[in-house]
Amino acid sequence: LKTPLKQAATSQLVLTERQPDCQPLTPPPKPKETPPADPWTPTSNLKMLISAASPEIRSREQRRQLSDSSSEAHLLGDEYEKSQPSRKEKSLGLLCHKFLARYPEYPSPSQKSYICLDEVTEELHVERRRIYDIVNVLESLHMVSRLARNRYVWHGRHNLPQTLQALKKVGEENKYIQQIQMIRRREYEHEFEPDGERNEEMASSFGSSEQSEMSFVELPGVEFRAASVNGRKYKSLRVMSQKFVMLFLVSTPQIVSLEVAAKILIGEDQLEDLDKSKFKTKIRRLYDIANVLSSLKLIKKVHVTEERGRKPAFKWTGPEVLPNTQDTKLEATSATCSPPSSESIPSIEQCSKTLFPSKGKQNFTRHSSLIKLVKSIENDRRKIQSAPTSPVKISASMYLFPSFLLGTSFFFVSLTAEELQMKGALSSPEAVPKPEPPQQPALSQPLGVCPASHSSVSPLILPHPQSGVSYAIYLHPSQAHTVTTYSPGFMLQPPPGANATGIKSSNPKELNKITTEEGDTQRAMEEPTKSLAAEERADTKSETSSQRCLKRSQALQENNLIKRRKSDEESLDTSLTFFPSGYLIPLTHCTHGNKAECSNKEKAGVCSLQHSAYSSPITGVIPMPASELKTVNIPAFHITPLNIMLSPNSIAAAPVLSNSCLSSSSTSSAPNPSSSALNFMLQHIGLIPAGVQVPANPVLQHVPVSSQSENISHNSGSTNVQEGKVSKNTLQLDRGGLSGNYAAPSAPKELQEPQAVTESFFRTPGGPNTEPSPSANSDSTQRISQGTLYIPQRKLEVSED
DNA sequence: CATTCCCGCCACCGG
DNA sequence: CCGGTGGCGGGAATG
Repeated sequence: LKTPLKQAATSQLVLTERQPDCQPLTPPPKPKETPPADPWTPTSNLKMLISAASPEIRSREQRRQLSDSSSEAHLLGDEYEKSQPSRKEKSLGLLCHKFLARYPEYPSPSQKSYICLDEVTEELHVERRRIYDIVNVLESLHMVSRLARNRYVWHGRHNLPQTLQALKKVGEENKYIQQIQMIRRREYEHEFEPDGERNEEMASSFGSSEQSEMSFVELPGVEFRAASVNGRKYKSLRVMSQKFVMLFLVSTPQIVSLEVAAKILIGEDQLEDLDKSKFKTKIRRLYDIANVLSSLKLIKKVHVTEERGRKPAFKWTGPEVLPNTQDTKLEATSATCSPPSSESIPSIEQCSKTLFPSKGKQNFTRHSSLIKLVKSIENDRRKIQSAPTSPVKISASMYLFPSFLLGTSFFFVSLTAEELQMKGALSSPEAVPKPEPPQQPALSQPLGVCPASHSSVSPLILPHPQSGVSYAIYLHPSQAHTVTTYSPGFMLQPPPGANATGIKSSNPKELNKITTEEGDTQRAMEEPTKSLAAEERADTKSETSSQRCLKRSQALQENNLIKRRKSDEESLDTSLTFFPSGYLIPLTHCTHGNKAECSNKEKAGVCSLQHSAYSSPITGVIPMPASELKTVNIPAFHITPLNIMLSPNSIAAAPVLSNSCLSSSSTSSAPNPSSSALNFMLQHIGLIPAGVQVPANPVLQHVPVSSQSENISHNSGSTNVQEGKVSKNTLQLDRGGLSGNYAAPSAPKELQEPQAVTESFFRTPGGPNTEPSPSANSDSTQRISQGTLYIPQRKLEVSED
C-alpha cells in the first residue's frame, strides 16, 4: 500500500482551490499585471479550477471543513482515509489548471514571464516529473518555450493560432486523414473475424507511414532556444502532442478516438507493430496529453458509441483553424524566423520542420504512400467496374466512401450555457470585446444571434438583410470556408402538411443522450444550469467510420446535412437550448477565402448562393462535393494534395444554382456522386421534375463512381454505428416529415428532405420498422442498396416508375 | 472487470 | 560526472 500522505500538501491544495478570489496562490514570479484588454482574470481561472473539481472532491472538502470546524472528536474517525487527496485531486488536468492559473492567457508582449520549474513544483506541490508533462505539451503548442534548464518563457495563447495552423498544415501534408480512415476501415473489416489476413492490401497500400520520422514543428516567432529544441530523441511527448492535435485539425468530425490516435501515432514510428503493450503505453501518454489539452480547453472528452461499445474519444473544442490561406498572415511572423534555408518565401513552412523528412519541397506527389493510394484506388475502380452489378463490397475501395455516409459527419451542436457565455453569444455584457487574436473572428462570432460554436462544424451565421433572419451555415471544419449569404426566404416555413413538426417536435434530449458525454469537468459546471444545459449537445460522434475518402467524400455530405429550422424569434430560444436556427448547411469546403474575395465567377459557380439563393437556400448550399468544386470550378482554390488525388474521380462539380450552370455542369460533368446532389437540388428548386433527376442515378451506377455508392450502403450498416443512434432520433422526425411532404411536392417543402434522406440512408440496413409509409420506404431502401447516394424518398418514388 | 492515469524508476542527455 | 529530463510501464483508483 502506498502511503497517501506523502506530502501534507493536501490541505493546502484544498485551501487554494477553494478560494477563488484570493491570490493565495503564490504570485507569479513577475509582477502580475493584467493588461487591460486581457480577458484573463485570475479569478476566472480559479473559478474554472474549482468548477473543474469533481463534485466528489468538493464534498470531500466540505466534509473536511466540517470536521475541522466542528470538533476534534470526529476528526480522528474520518480523518483516516477520508482525507486522501483522492486521485482526482492529483490529476494532471487539475494540476494543469493550477499551472495555467498562474499565467495570463495573453501575456502582454512587453514583458515576458518566465517560468521556473523549481518554483512551480514547489508552489504546486508536485513532483517535477509531472510538471514536465505539462510543460512539454504546452511547449508543443508553443505556449511556452524553453530557455534553459529549469527555465521557460511563457507565451500564453498568443501563438496558438499560428501553431494550430501550422499543425493543421503539416497534418494535411501528411496523410493523416487517410490514415485515420484506413484504421477505421480496418476496424470495420476486422469486426467479426479475429484475423486480419486481408489487411495486407491496405497495409501495403498505405505503407502506413514509412518515413515518418518527424521532428518538432516549430514556429517562427517563437524563440525556440537553440538547436536544443530539435535535439533528436526527446520530444517524443511533444511530438506526440502535436500529432495528436493534428489529428483533430485534420479529421472531419473533429473527434478522435484514443484508439485511432494511438494506432496512428504508433504506426508512424514503427511499422505496424501491433504490440499490445506498446499500444497501452501510447494510450497512457495520450491520456496525459489529453488532460493537458483539456485544461486548455482545446478538446474535451466524449465517447463515441459504436456497436462494439463505447470508446473514449476527444473532441476538438478549440478555435477553428483558418484554412491556411497563403501564409499571408503568418508572413509577418515568419519573417522573423531565421531558419537555415534562406528561401525568399517566408512562410511557416520554412520555419517549421516538416514532419516528413522529405527534404526540399515536399510535394504530395513525392509521398509514395499517396501514390500508392491512388493506385489502389484505381485498382478498386477497376474491380468495381468489372463487376458493376454486384453490390459487393470491395474492401479496398471502401476508403472511397464519403465520410458522411459512413459516419455522420455533421453534428448538431448546441452550446452549453457556459459556452454561450464564453462566446458572448448571449447577450453577455462584456464578453465580446476580447482581444482575441484578430484573425479568426471572422468565422466565429458574426452576429450575436447564434453562438458560434466551434465544434466540429463551424457555423456561420448570416444575417439576412431583408428578412432579418439569420441562418446558420455549417461549414466544413476543415479548411476552406465560404462565406456567403443567401436568403432564406420561404424556405424557412415548413410546409403545412409536412413534417415541419418533425424537427421541432423532436425531443432534443433524445438526441443528446446518445452521443457524447462530457467530461466531469464540464459536467460539474453544467449541473447548476442543467435546465439549459441538458439539451445542449446533440453531437454525434462519428469518429469511426467517417471519412473514407478525403474531401471528396465530404462533398457528399450533402446528405446529411441539411437541417432546417424555423427561424422565428423562437428559434433563438430554441437555438440556445436546441439547435441553431436557420439551415445548417454543411458546405464541405468551399472556398476558403473571404466572401469579399470571391470573384464574380466564383460566386457564380460556387458562391453563387447569394444569387440563386432566393430560389432555395438549400440549393445554393447544397453541397456538391466540395472537392470537386474546388478542383473544377475554382481555380483560385487552394488545392491540396488530397484533392488532387481525388480529383480524378470527382468530375464535375455541379456548381448548381444557376440554370446555366446546371446545364453546363450536367453536360460536361460526368456522373458522379455529386450528380445526385445536383438532382436533389434541382428538384428542390423545381427546375427538374422529380422524374428527371432520377436518370442521374443510373448513370452513377454505370460509372465507376457508383461503386462507391454501393459500398457506401454497405458501410453505413456496419461502420457508422455510433451515429446510428443519433440518426435514429433524427430519423423519426424526418420520417414524419417525409411522409407529409411526400404528398405535396412544392419546391419549398423540399427543405426538410435532405435530412430525412440521410437518415433513411443510414437506416437502410435494418430499417427501423415503425414506418407507416411502406412504399416510400422500401423504395428508398432499395435505392440505397443500389448505390444511390441519397435521394429524397420522394424522388425515389418518382424514379421508381 | 474496464477505463483512466498516477507514480516514480531509471535511462539519457546536456552542460 | 551530475542533476535535469522525460520514456515507460506497473498497478492503484475509479467507473
